[in-house]
Amino acid sequence: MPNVLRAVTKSKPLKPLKTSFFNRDPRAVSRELLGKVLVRREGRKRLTARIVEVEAYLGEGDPAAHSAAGRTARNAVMFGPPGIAYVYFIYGNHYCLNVSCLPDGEAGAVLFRAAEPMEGIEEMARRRGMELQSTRDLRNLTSGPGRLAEAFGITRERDNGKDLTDSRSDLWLGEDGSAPPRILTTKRIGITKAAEMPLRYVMADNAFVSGPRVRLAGRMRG
DNA sequence: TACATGATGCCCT
DNA sequence: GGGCATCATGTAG
Repeated sequence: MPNVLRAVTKSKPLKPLKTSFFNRDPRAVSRELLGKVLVRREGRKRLTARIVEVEAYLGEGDPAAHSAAGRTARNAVMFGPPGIAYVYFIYGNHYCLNVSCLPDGEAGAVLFRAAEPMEGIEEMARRRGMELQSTRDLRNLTSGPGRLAEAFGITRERDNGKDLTDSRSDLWLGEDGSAPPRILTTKRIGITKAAEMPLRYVMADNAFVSGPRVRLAGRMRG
């Protein structure tokens, strides 16, 4: 095992989140998702990572949300029942993973932006086409929505519409009883509409949050 | 470290 | 045909 992996957090037993967890305002779901664990089962291998950064997308009233202009084939999951994976393809290169929120018929979602790798790190590195040589490489595995999706092998074709509360599935969300983290909020990243709304939620003092450290510190104020 | 830019494909107008 | 919830790479400092 490479030295880099020695300091990685060990996983505890995981309990799947319930559908009711997601049947709420995306802002409430966002706060509580920080510290929870994303699980990918790949045959006998398991990939896990602790969620450290998310963004809330509020539905039809939120100009930055895909659901802003109403229901289409692409965004249908956002309008469906809560706890379902909404995966979309962006910039010709990247997939992004979201989970639907609010009751069936109401649009809303949380975007997963970054996570702290726990189990299956060498598999994640393989999928990302990286060699793990430093803790910096470890950080680059899953710090950013496109990176996170690539490390977990998430695609629209494979995962869009999956129930993330079903631990028998190969993609789900669990909790391991860790203490609730301290949370900071900032503006959302990479959008132009409704850009001022503080709907990005990050775990304070966590090295696996996306983006440059300095810029991040700047955004924390206000 | 920081900024600018090209790659790339799908959805929606 | 425009725009996009991104990333990797290059260059300057």
